[in-house]
Amino acid sequence: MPAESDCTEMLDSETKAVETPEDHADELRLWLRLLTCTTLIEGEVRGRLRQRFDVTLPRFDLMAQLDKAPDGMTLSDVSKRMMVSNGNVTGLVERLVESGHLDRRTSETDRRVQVIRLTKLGRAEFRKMAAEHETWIADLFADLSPKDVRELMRLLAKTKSSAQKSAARRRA
Amino acid sequence: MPAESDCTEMLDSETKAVETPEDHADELRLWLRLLTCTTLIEGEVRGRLRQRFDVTLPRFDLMAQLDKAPDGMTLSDVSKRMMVSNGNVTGLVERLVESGHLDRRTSETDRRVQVIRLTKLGRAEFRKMAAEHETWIADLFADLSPKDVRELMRLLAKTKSSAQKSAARRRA
DNA sequence: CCGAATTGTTTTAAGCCTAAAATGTTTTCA
DNA sequence: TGAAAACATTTTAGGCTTAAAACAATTCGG
Repeated sequence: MPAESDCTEMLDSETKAVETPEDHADELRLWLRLLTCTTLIEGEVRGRLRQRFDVTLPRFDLMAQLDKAPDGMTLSDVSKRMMVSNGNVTGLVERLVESGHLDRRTSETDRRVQVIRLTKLGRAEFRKMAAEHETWIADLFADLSPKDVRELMRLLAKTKSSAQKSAARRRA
Repeated sequence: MPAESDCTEMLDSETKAVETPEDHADELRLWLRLLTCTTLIEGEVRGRLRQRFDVTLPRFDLMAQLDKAPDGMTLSDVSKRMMVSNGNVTGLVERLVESGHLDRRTSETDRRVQVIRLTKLGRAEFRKMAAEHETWIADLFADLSPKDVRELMRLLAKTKSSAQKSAARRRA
C-alpha cells in the first residue's frame, strides 16, 4: 500500500512510465454517473414525445437541427451535428420525407449533395413539440439552481474539450 | 421586453400560473451539452472496444454488471441496472450465452426467473477489457482536475435526483 | 382454495444505429 | 487532361432498442 495514494506526480519512480497501475476509479464513476443522467433524461424525453406526439426522439432531433437552418442542410451536415453515421441519416430522412415533414432535393451546384429542409407541416409540428419539450427539460432540471446550471455548463464544456482532445490523440 | 429578464419569482403577476412564457433556454443548452458529452465519449469507447477487442458496447456493459455480481443476476435486475428494456436484455444474453461468455439457468425457487452469470471465459475476457477501458476513460477525462471531478460528481448527483423526481411526478 | 393481480420473461413489429463496402460526383495535381 | 484522391450519399449486413402484447409462474385477498 503506497503511503501517498492520491499523488499525481510519481516522484519515487525513475521514469514517468507505467510503473504503478494508477487508480482511475473516480473518473470511471464520473463516467457512469454522466451516462446514467443522460440515459435517464433521454428515456424520459423519448417517452413523453411518443405519448404526447407519437414521434420518436431521433426524428425530433433531426427536425430540431433543421429548424435552426431555414435554408436547409446537407445530409453530411446533419450527420456531423447529430453525431450519428451517414447511413443512419439516410434512413431517418427517408421516413420523414415519406411522412411529409421534410423536403429533399439535390443541390444545383453539386450533384453529390442532398439538401433537406423542413416542410411547412414539419416546421409547424416541430414548433409545437419544441415548446412543450422545453418545459419538460426545465422540469427535469428543476432542482438545479441557476448557479448549478452555470457551473455544470462550465464543467461539461471542459469535459467535451478533454474528450475531443483524447479522441484526436487516438486518431493521430 | 421585461425589465428583469432573469428573475425566478414573479412578483408582478397576480398568480404564479403560466402568465409569462418562461425562458428555459439555459436548461435546454445544458441538456444538449450533457448529451453531446455522453455521445462523444460513448462513441469513442464503442470504437475502441470494437477495434481492440471486437466487442460491442452493450455486451461490455452487460458483462460489467455481471462482474460485480459473482452470484449472478436475474434478467430483471440487469434490465433495471442497465436502464434498458426487458426484451433488449433477452437478446443480448442470448448472444453472449451463444458465444460462451455467459451461463444462464432457471432459478430453483422461482421458475419464472432466469439467473445469468459470467463464465470463466467471460470473466477473464471482461477483466482484460475492463483494465484497458479504465485507462481510456481516464484519458478522456484527463483535462479535469480532481476538484473538477468531485464537483461534476456532485452536480450530476443533483441532476440525477432532480430528473428522477420529475419522472416520478409524471408517472403519478 | 381459487380467481385476480402481479411479476419475470419472451415475442413481435418496427425503427434505430453502426461499420464497411459500393456508387456516383467533384476536385486535385502531375 | 486525366488518373487518383477526396467527398457525399446509399447500400448492406448485422446488431441494438423500444413498446406492447403474449405467456408463464407466483402471490394475494377473499
